Amino acid sequence: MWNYRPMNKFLKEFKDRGYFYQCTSEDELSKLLDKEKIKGYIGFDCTAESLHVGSLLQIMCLRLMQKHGHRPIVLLGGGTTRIGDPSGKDKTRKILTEEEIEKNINNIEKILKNYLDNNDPKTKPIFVNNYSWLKELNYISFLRDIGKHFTINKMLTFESVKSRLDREQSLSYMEFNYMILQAYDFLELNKKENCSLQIGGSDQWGNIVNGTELIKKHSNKQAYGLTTPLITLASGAKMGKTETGAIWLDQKLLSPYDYWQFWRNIDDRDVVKFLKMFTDLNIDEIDKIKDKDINQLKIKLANEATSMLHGKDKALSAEKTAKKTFEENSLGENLPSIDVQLNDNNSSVNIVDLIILSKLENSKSEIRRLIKAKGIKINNKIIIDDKFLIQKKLFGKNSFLKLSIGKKKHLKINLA
RNA sequence: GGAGGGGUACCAAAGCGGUCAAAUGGGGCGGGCUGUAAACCCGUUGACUUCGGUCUUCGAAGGUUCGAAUCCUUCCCCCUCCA
Repeated sequence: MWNYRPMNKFLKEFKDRGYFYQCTSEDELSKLLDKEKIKGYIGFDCTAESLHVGSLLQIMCLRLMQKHGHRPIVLLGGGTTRIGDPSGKDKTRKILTEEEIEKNINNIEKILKNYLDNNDPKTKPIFVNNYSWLKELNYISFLRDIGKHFTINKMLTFESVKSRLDREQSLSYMEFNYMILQAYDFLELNKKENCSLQIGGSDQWGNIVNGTELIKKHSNKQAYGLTTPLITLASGAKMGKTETGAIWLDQKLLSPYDYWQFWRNIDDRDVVKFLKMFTDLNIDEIDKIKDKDINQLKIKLANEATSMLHGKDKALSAEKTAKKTFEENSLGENLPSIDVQLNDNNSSVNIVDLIILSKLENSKSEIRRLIKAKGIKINNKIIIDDKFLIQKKLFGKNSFLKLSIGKKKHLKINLA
């Protein structure tokens, strides 16, 4: 046991929380992290206008670096998004316009700032856009300096390339270069910022290793790669997208209440795992409470995750709305709402038209079907007739009604 | 370039002149049970409807026929084998 050495604290927590999948050289990285505070980077793709929970694990990694005194570098792939990563994709992605990419980058940066501590000068995140160096590359010198370190023989063995070729899907020369560019990003950050670590999803392994090897060959320096597992839900689905739409980390695209609901509705089997992954609660603390009432844990998870993104107030208010809506059968302020105008006692709105107006459903046939299946309620009373009319007298003393579609969708109807 | 096979709804896959808005499975949605969970059970799954029907869908465009997802012609795309 003479060479026993406890694992670095950052790495240990990285593992305890379930973030760890693979590392290029674990022991050495552990030693390095013990010795000094380093800079580590994660790249974010800018294809979409915003981030969704699928990226949350990467964000948590950035936070964990900060927690342990390391400094995260966020690379916004303004340059590489112009190319498109072929990893895990069957087809070439559509190419975005410059303006779209610019807009996406700004928005994504804003979201990330929400999650990170921007005050401590030692760990304050550094935002970089790889377009700033990629756009200036000179083709010939790039081939001579960088290209010579890559062999086609090896590039062809990478999963992202191989799977395309195996299935005889075309892979353009442009996309084929993606991995070189990502490796070059790492080299560039290593030179510029002394960045010695890249973290990414397990699908990025090949790209990351290319980077560490390029740094070795080009600068004769040691750099490290760390990957996180692909998170699947207990149901087998990929995390991030549901049938109803993506779980956006963006108030404009998904309300805090809906975000809270996403976590509240997590499968039982995933709850403890997600508490570890997506909250700041200590591992010990989680272990202590993990056998508590599962629904309390889900509420805790929802509150923690929502607070982190939208702030504590919004989280608590979402909880309150949920409580009123689901436990007390009334309704809370965060439910979506629509206004209806009923001027006198004779005017009315048909139930089907009303739901169309609310935009919660967009097919009248579907709504009629729902009514037949007892899925539509007004003030908790099942509506059995698709000709049901909303009239002023229905509102009684209140100025609002509660409209329910199924068990989970609720809407407040205001009398305007 | 030659020889075959194929493109059907969200996905997979049957249908191969009328009974086809299209079997079956998965997924989704709704209901039941429960805990806003899972599993399970039931229902539903093109649009519009005055609930009688009406309109649009089976790679694309034309054609044959009283009638086409089904037959014919042209075109586009994909797969397998040979060169």
